[in-house]
Amino acid sequence: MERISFQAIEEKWQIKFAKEKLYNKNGKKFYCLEMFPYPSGKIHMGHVRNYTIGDVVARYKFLNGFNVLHPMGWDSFGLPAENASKLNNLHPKEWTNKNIKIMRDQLKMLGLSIDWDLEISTCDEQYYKHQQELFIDFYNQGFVSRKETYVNWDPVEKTVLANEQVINGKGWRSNAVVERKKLSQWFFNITKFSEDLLNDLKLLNGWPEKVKLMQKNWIGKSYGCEINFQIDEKKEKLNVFTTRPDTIFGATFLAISTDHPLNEFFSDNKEFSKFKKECDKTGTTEEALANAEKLGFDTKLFAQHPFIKDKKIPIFFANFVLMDYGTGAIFGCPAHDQRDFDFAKKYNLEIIKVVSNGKDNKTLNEAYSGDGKIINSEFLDGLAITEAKKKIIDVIEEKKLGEKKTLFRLKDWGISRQRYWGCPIPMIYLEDGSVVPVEKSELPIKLPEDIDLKTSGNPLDKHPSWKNTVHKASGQKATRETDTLDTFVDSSWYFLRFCSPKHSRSPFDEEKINYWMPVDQYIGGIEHAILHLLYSRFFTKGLDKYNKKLNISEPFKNLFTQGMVCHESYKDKNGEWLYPSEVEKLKDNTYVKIHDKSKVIVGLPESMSKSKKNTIDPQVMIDRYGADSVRWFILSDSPPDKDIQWSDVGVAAAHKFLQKVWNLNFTLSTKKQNFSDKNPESEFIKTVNTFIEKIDNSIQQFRFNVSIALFYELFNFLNQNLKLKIDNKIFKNKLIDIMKLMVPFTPHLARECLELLKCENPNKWPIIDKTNVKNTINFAVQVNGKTRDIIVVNKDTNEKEILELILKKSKAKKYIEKQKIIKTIFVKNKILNYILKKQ
RNA sequence: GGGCAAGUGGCGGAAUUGGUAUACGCGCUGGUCUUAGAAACCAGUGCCGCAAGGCUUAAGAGUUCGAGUCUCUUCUUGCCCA
Repeated sequence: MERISFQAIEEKWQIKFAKEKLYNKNGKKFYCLEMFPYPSGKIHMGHVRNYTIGDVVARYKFLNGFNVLHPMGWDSFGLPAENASKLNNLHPKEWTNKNIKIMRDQLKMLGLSIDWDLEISTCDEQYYKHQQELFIDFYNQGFVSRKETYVNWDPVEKTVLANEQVINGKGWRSNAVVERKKLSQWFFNITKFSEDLLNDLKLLNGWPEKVKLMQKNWIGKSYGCEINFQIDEKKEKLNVFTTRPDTIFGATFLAISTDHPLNEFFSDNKEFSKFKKECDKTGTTEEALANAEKLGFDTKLFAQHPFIKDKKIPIFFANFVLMDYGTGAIFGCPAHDQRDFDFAKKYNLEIIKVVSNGKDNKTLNEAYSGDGKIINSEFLDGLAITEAKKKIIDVIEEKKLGEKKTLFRLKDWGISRQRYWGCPIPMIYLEDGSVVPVEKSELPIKLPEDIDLKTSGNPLDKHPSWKNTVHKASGQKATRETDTLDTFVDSSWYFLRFCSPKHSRSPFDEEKINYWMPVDQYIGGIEHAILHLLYSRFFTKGLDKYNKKLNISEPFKNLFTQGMVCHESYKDKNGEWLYPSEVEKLKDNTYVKIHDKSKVIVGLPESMSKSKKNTIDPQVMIDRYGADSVRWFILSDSPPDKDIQWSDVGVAAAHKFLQKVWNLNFTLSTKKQNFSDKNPESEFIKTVNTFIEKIDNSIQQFRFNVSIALFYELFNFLNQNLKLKIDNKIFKNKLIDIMKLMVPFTPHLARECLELLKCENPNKWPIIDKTNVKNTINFAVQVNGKTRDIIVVNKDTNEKEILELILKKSKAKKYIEKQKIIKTIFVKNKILNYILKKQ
C-alpha cells in the first residue's frame, strides 16, 4: 500500500492556499462568515468544528463560481487578558497579541480558505477608533443615554453585567452570584428598536426557528394595562401595571418596589431601611426573584379597590417587584399567580378564585394560571380569559381608571464596564457639569499603556494624566469617562468592518457594504442566540436608520448554529478531574489512570470544558493524524447542528480512510492501460454520476455527515471496480470529478491527488450530469402492507410490467396466488402493495 | 412551573414528500498473511428461531393499504425561559 505523509503535503498546500483566495470576479457575491474567536491562547475543538464547517461552505461556493468573502479576525478585548497579565506580569496587549499569533498559525494549519489580508483585531487602535466614532454617531442620534440605575454587579470581576450576561443569577464568566448596585451607566437604547427587532424576525427565513423563538421570548412583547388605585388618606394614586387585568376582582393586596417613590414616606423608618437593604441583596433577574423567598414590608396603608365598593386592600413593599418593570407596582392576585400566592400564604392574606378550570376544588394548594372561565367577578363572569381582558380594559379606559399598555421585556443595553482592557468610551465630563462627546478629530482615545493592574479597581480611574483633559471647544477642564465598552459592542459591527477593513477615513466604505452585506451564511454557536445576534441586529438597524447611504436592515441572511464538541469526563478516586490523555481504557471497557493504574470514574459525554478537563487539544491531533483527518472526522460523525462526541478511534479511522483514498489515486495514476469493456464502463459512469449528484445535494443541505457516508460508499465501489475492465482514462476522469468533490472537506489531500492526476482546472466543481445516472431502482413488493420481496427494475416501470415480473420470479408470488386480490396500491418507483381478502 | 428539541443495534448515527428500517463508520467474530503481534485484505454481524418464519425505531393507543416519520397519552434526556 502506497503511504503518504499528510504533514508534508499539508505544509505545501497551505503556502498555496495563502495566495489563492476565493474571489471569482464575475461571480455572484457570497459572504461567508464564522463567529470570530476570542484569543484565549490556543484553538479548541469547538473552533475546529466551527471553522471547518465554514470552510466547506466557502470552498463549495467558490468552486461553484461565487465571488466569496471569507475573512477572519479576533474578538480581542476582554477580561481574561487582564487576569492573565496579573499572573504572568505581561501587558494585556502583549498577552493578546502573542495568543493571536499562535492561534492564527493554528488556523492556517487547518487549511482554511481565509483571506488573511482582511484580518482585524478589535483591540487594535485602527479598529476601536472607528467604534468610538460610531458611538458618537449613535449618541448624536439619541441611541445612547446615561442613566442611574440598579445594575447587576459582578463582585469577582468587579464590573457591571448586562441582563443577558447574567445566567441563573450568576455572572456568565465568573459564575459569581450577582448583586444589585446603583450606578450611573451608559446605555444603548436598544428598546427604541423593540418593535423592529421583533417584527423583522419574520424576514429571517434562513434562521433556525429555535433562535428566532428565543429572541422573540427575550424581547417579550406583552399587552396589559395600567390601573390607578386611590390610596386612603393620601392624595397619591398608585399606578399599577398588569398583564392580567382580567383577575382584578381577585386582587387582595398591592405590592410595590422598595425603590418606588412612595418610599419617601418611610425615609425615617429604620425597619424599612433594613428591609430595603435585604431586598438589594437579591439579584435583579426574573429567576432570582422567582426563587427568592417572598418578603414584604407592611406599609399599613390601604387602597380602594377600583371595582368593589368599600373594599380596602393593603399595600406592601415586596422584594419580588422591580422598579424598572412596568410601573414598579403590581396588584396581587394570589389565586392565579404563584408569587402572589406564596406572598399571601406568608402574610395571611385573602385568596379569591376568579378563574375556574371547571373542577371545583375548594382549597388551593398552588396558584392556577391555566385557562378557564371567569367567576366571582360581577360583569366579567362567564367570559374566557382573553374576552375578559378585552372587556375589563375597555371599562378601565372608559371610567378613566387607567389605560391599555404594551410592554417589552427587553431592556436597554448597559454598556459601561469598569475595566481597563476594552474600548474607551469617548465622552468627557466638563467642569460645568455637562457631559459631551470628544471631537471626532481627537479619535482614537487610546488606552494608556503605562498602567498598574496589580491594584484592584479600574486602572483608568487611577491614571490622572490620562483621565484629566481639556475640552478644546470651550477651554474647560474636563475628565474622561473611565469606563470602557462591553466587548459585545466590538462584535456588533465587525462583520461590517470586514467589507473594507483598511478603510481609514470612516468605519466602513458604504459601497463595499452595500455590495457584500448581508452575510450570506453566518456560522457559530447557539450560545450566542440572544446576546451577540440581538446586539448585531440592533447595531445594523441603528446604522441603517441614520446613514442614508446604507441599505442593510438585517445583518445575517442565513444563520447556522453548530452543535458542541463533547467528550466523557474522568475523575480519579480523590475526585480530581483528569485529562483524557491521563487515562487508559482497558480491555474490559473500564478506565485506569496511566500513572498508577488506579481506578477512574467515567462521566457522561458533555461539552468540552477546561474546568472538567474533558478536552482534546486539536494541535496534538493535527500533529498525529494531519489536519485533513481531523477535519474529516469532525464532519463525519454527527449532523453539524447536533452535538458531536469526540472519538480518538474515530479520527484514526478517518486517517485510515484518507490513506486509502491516496492509495487509490496513486494506483490509478501509475496503472498501465488495460482492456476496456463497454458494459461495466457504462455502469461505472452511471453509478459514479449518481453518487456525485447525491453528494452535491447533501452539501447544499448542510448534511456533511451524509456526504461523508456517501464518500465511503463511493470509494468502496471504486475499489471493487478496479478489478473490472474499465478504461483507465475513463476511470481517471471520474476520479478527478470525485476528488474535486473532496476539496471542501480535505483540501490538502484532494488538491495533491488532483495534481497527481494532472487535473487542469482544480478550482471548478464537476458538472453534475443528472441524465446519465443509474437507471435501476430497488422496488418493494408488499402484501397487505408487509414487504415480501424487493426486485430490481428499471426506473418508471409501469404496474403491468411489474406484475409480470412478480409472477415470473418474485418470492411474493406464493402469497398473491393463495388469496383473492381485492385492491392494489401502486406508487411509481417505490412500492406495489396487494391487499388480499382475509380468510 | 412553561416553551422547544430529541429518544433508532454493543456505540456514533442513515432513512427526500407517509412507501426497502438499521446506509456509512466504530466495535466485535471468523479467516488469509505472519514466529508472534501490529498493519493490510476477505467474510460475517438488529433480536428470537435448526429452518420456514416471526419480532423490532423509549412505552402505549390512534389515523392509514402502509407509520421511525402524522395525532393523542405516558416516560426519559437535553436546551432555553422562569
